[in-house]
Amino acid sequence: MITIKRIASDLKLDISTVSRALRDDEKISEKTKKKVKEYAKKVGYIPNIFASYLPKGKASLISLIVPDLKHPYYSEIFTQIEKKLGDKGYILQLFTTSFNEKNFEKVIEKSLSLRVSGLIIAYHKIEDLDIPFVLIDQEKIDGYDKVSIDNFYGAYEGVSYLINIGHKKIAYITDIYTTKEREYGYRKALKDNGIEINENLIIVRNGRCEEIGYNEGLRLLSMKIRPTAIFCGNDFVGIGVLKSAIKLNIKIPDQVSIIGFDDLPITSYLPIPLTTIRQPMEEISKFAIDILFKKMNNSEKKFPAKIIKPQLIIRDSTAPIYNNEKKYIRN
Amino acid sequence: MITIKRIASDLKLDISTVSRALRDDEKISEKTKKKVKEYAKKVGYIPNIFASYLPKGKASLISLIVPDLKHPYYSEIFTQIEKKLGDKGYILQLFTTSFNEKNFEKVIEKSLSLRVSGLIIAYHKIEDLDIPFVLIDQEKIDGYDKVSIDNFYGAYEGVSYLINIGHKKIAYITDIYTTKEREYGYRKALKDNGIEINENLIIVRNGRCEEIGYNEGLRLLSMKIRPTAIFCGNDFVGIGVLKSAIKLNIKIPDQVSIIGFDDLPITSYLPIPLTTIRQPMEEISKFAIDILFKKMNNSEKKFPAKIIKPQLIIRDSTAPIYNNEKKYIRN
DNA sequence: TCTAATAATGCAAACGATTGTTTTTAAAAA
DNA sequence: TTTTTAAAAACAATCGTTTGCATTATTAGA
Repeated sequence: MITIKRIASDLKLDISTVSRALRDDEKISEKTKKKVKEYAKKVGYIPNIFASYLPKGKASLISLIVPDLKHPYYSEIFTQIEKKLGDKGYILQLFTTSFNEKNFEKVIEKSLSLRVSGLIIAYHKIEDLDIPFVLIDQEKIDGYDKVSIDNFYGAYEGVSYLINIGHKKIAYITDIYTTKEREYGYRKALKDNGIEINENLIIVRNGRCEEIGYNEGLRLLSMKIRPTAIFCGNDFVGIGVLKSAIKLNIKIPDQVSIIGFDDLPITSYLPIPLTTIRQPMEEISKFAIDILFKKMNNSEKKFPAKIIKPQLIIRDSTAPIYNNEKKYIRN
Repeated sequence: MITIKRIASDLKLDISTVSRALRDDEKISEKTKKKVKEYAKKVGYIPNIFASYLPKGKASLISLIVPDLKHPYYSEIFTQIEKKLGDKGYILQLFTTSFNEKNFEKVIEKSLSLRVSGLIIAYHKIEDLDIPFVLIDQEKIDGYDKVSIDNFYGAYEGVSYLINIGHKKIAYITDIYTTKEREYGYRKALKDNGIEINENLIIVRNGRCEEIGYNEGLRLLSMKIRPTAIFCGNDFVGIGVLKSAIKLNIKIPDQVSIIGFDDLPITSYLPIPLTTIRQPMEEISKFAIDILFKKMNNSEKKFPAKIIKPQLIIRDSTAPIYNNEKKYIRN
């Protein structure tokens, strides 16, 4: 590998002169700069980030820690953040944890070992750290240095919409990793509209979301008195419920309305495009980066949690209950 | 940040002794090792990868370059490789290119700047590089230092299966980024079975795969004499075609058979689980890493391309043509 | 108890860059 | 032409580790 030293000796210059020339330092004459840059290009010099880290004390690296990259939510977050940080001259270092706290600790240590300038952490929680960090995708949205959507509000809005279009028998299905806030939003919307909560219609299961959705969908929709709407804790559950309704030959949205949560790209391409609650990914990444950079330039400060309102996206999987075949309405 | 120097002075030892103690060097007495390690832990010492890179000349970093992480194929590849490299003590540095060659050049340079020990490159091509690399997800599978599936074989197998169960009018739909090999496999299978190729049934479009599948599916399935099977260049196209058939109320698989390609996780959770050609992701990542490490330990050698056979996964979207309602068979 | 052998630790150079300070060179003023 | 000043380049220390070699401490053998 070509080093600055090599260029210096070839050009009979001092390494400091070469270093400054390459970085356009004003002290160096234009003639020398030109000569050095051209020669560096010719011999294929590539600066060594490791070597420059030491005197500078930073390497413009930022870590992103997510639980599972296969989830479209996190790969979208990565894509957004990588783009935005790239524009600022930073390199994004991605780690995944498989939702495992032991792994989380390990990747935190790796990040520290890499002396990253900052950390963006999704899903996991951490109290404090010697370096700037932001949390995203959090259960609780109070406190500091967090960016998250208002899950409670999103679910409340979704369920309110269902109630407004005439639904009363509304089920809630999700997996154990879904934030409880969504369930609370569901409960509150029912309560505020004077609908009694039926605990048998609130289903939280451990397992693969699509399977939970499919199995519980089959079960609920086979009941004699079945729900007219199913609010899903996330889109994957929604995909499973959709499949169960199609399997049972129950028409969507005429006989059952389904709402998902997250607005994954796939939802709009499903056989029946899913009504869902959109997480504004671009805003989330934008605010996360904003806060992180403020903390990086202002290390002592804490920034109050940024709460973003999710948005109800109405597609084809929901309809007013008046459209339903009357025989299916038992309530 | 705590450094080795600090530990040395606190413990009244030389930095070299501390360094060796932390790395379990045999020259150091057990007593000193214990004392150093305990103190290091107590004060929260974290080794500086940048500092140790210099004398060692390596940092155990490997780059993975993929075009688009939002595609489940690439996020699965990342997940597999991150896991396997983590076990070997390497850190995986991920870059995406958005299918853009300019971006690709940039991330190659960033990788070199990070002095990675090796590169795993998906989709993009590169002739040679001063550091070890492997290509995956490649169009052409001859040559060296590549791991890829046999796309031709996969398509040939899929289409042969359709022919074996009685289909003759088989369409092919895909987007422009799909490797041509799949189309060739489709053509060869038809040819080898004495079925004339109808160029109107071979559709390659630019755009979002699901939309291509949906729009072209609608078009093909609305024809008076419509195909009895549609072979899709990838699963996303398949998802679109599935939607179009459901929209037109054409029964799958009774009235039309659909095959995808890749076996994305979602395919088995679709309302009609998709028959598809599986890319064995684990094998691909395993071989990629094997070749990369062989090259890293044996820099001059080149390794012949590793070709992996994909596997036909039969689900619910395909059926023998004999099951089809006779009135729809015109051929 | 003294010497030899070995174990344990310290010393110092090195990795490739950056940067404050000094020296040299060139240009401007006298 | 000489002196002063500014511009350009060189010098040298430094960042936090690693590692070959020298030195010191300890143990064993005579």
